[in-house]
Order: sequence, then C-alpha cells, then structure tokens
Amino acid sequence: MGTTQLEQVPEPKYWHLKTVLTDALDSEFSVGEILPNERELAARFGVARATLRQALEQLELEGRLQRRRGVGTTVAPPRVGVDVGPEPHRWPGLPGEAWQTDGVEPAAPPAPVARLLATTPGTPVHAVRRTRISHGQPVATELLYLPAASLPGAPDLTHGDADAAHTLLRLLHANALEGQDRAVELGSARAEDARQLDRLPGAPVLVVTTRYFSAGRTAAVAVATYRADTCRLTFAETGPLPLAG
Amino acid sequence: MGTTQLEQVPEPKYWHLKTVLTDALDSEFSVGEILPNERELAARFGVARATLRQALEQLELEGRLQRRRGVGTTVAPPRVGVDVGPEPHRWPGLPGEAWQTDGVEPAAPPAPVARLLATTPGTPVHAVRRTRISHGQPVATELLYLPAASLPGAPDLTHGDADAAHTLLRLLHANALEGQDRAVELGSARAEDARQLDRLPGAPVLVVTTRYFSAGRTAAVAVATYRADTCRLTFAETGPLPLAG
DNA sequence: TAGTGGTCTAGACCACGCC
DNA sequence: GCGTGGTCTAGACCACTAT
Repeated sequence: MGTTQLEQVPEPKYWHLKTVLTDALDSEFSVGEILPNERELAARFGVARATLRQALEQLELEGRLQRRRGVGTTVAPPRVGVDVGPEPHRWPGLPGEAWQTDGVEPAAPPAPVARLLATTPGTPVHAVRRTRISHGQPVATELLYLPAASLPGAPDLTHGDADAAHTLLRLLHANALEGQDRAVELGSARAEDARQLDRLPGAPVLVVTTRYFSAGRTAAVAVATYRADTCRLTFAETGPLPLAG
Repeated sequence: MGTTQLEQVPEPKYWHLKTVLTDALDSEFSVGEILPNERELAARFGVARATLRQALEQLELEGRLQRRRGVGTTVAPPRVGVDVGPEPHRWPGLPGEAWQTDGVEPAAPPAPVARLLATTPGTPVHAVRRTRISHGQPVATELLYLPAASLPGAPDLTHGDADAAHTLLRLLHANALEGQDRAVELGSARAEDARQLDRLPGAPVLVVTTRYFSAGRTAAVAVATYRADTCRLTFAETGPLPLAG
C-alpha cells in the first residue's frame, strides 16, 4: 500500500480490505479463532470502523466469518451441506424427516403464497411451523400453509402444539400427492425467523418455496428459511450415481 | 411515530424505515417508477443518509428495488423464475440450452473445485465461460472447469473463442455421463462476474455448483453465478405433474 | 455540467454477553 | 462493569450517467 502503486482505477478500500482479510483467514487463522475487535482492526489497517465493517459484512455473507454482538468475530467453519431434494415425492411431516414439528397457528399467507393456494388474500389458513436441525444447530425454519380445502374435517383455526399439528398433517396425508416443485431465492430474515435461527432481523437467508400438488391443484405450500451464512443447499442425485466425490 | 408510542424495545430505525417503504412500494408505486433521491428521502424521514441507505440496501437484496449509480433508484419488477433443473442428465453445451458459450481460457480452479476434480490446487485447467440470457438480460455467468483427464486428445491450454470452446465441449461429450449433482449457496460477485452481470463487485449472487460424473469420477464442475436480486431459481418437477400453478 | 448513487470519515451512543 | 458488535449522525468527496 506504499507510494509505489499508482492505482489507475483505485478499487474501493473495503474491497481491498476484503482481499487482504480473505488471504489472512486462509493462511493465518483457524476455524473458531477470535479476530481482534473491530476498533483494533480498523486502526491496524488505517481506516474508519465503518469501512472495516463493510469488508467484514461481505466476509460474513460469504460464510467466512461469524459475528456475535457482545462476543466478537470468529472464523466460521465451512458451510454445511443441507439436502433439499429432490426427494421421492412425499408429504411433509412423515417419519424419517430432518424436520421437527413445533406447532400450528392461524396465519394469513403472504400474497404470492395466497396466489399459489388460490385462497383469498388476507384470509388466514392453518400454518404449521417446523424447524430443521443440523449438527445440533437450527439451520432453517418453515411455515407450511394448509388451506381448508386440503384438510377435510379439520377443526377451526386455532393455535396448537406439535400434537395438534400432527393431527392436521395426518389429514393432509389422506390426499393423493401428485408432485412437488421447488424454488430458491434470496431474502432477509423476518423478526421471528431471525430469533429462531439465532440471527439478527434482516440477516440474509435462502428462501425455499415448495408447492405440493394434489387433485390438480396446489394443496399446500411450504416456505422454508435457511441461514444463508452457514448453509449450502444440496440437490442430490435422483438416478443411480457413482458418488465419486 | 408520534409521542404516544413507548417503544419498549425500540426497533432499529432502518428496520422501521424498511417496513414503511415496503408498504409504500406496495401501494403507491408501480414497477419501473423512480423514487426520490436518497438525500431527499433521508430528509423526508428525518434520518441520516446512511440510515436510509441501510433500508434501501435490504430492499434491493429482497429484489424490491434497483439502484444504479448516476441514474437513481427504481421499483424492481418481480423476480424472474430461472429453471435450473433437475434436467434429464445431459452434458453442458448441447443444443437447446439456455446458455451461450463465450470462449475458453486457462484458469486455476478455486480450491474447493480443485478438490472435487481431484486436480492439484493451483494448476490451471480449461475453463469454458458461458452466459445465460433471460428476457434479454444476462442473469448468470458460468465457468465450466474441464480437467485434462476428461478431454482426451485436447490441445494445450490456451485462450480461445466460442468455436474453440465448442471443440472442447465435443470432446467432453464423448464421455459417458453417469449423473450430476447441484448445490446452491450465497456468494458475492467477483469483479469479472459483476461486470458481465451489470452489477457492482460484491453484489449478492446465488452460486450454483454442478458436478458432472463420468467413469466413476467428477469429470467436470460448473460454477454458475446468478444475480440474486433479480433471479428466483426454480427446480422443476421431474416426474409427471399436473402443472396446476 | 448537474444530479445520482457509492465510498469514506470520526465521532457518539446503544444492546448484548460475560465476568 | 466492561468489552463486544450494532446503530446512527453529519458531513465530505468520488464515479458514473444523462443532458
């Protein structure tokens, strides 16, 4: 960074910082190690704390760092691969799943989900909340929206625990599942999801939307929210494969 | 926002701002419309420009806004769905694909890719660059890493145009494809990808890594970089499906 | 040249985890 | 209480686009 460099097109300081820190992480630090605090690092690199933070934010986004208020910044372990299908077509909530059922509540689906379910926007439906645990840490939360049309004979909308949710899921399983469908996009964690994932609101998440088809219509929609900093979503092979990796 | 509210747990200003802006976007603005500039908006809400920008950043991350230097901030159209499989297993570069082949260059695969390919880290291999266009806009760039072991009789490493790349791909197609594999994770655009995607370096992207298996090993690895702000990755149904949505 | 978003500074105070 | 990261301010200047 001396005076010998002309920097015809000066790259932003935070970008350069990121490069330097990435190299340092690769060579001088090991997983779990605590970095110097932000004020110290900023002083060491001769930049304002805000600039240093801009670099740290990107590194956290890339899963290289983990920052916790009141604690410090640590070197993150490599992202864990989380399998998200395509599984053999199965209803959610069947035994042998990676998901844990937490309960059920009435919830008005977000507009795009209401459109998929062909319900009137703003009208609450049964929403089963589930959590996915991997390596002892929650990696995803999910809201499974179940319109009344898919639950013949179901009780009125109400809050309930895991048992109540299982009762609803059994009604869902009575339908014939004809197929399913997935989409992945980037989002930011809503307050409740953030709390369950041990992150701050607005943290980047991968949103996986699954549609379940039955009787020629969308019988259920699941919106799962995965921690983007720690998760790599894997779509495993369907056919016979050699598993070379 | 008057004095009547106690705010026991005051939520951050930028978070509240984001909510207000989201509602305004839903009700008062239409796609493509230009918002007031940042200084104007900050003044209108009585916050510093940095705080306003924190809210705008999140909205851009969620695909609600589009910001361009020298131009302004506009309301973004809904994300486009981009199909990323699972397709019937096919080598990349066959006719009928959504990808356009740009050329080939020697490139040292990143460490994780080198591990998958079982090549020695730091050693360059053939890297075919491809671009995916959707609705007239580039939505993804890809580097397809081809180790020499998968290209019997290939010429030495060299830069080349689309024709040279096609020649290499034909050699690849001579192998028997046994299966493939995908993973999705969050990343930030490297300088070159950012340029091709018309974004700034560091912009959030969805990184799709595809492994191609042949003869019991990983014959090729593709690292595709999708614009996270404008893309929703869809994993279409493999089996027969009613297509109700 | 004027106006936009992008970068950067040097502070201040707050919320949280730990001792 | 102390140290950490998180939020916020009020400026300044730069890079880019359109006119």
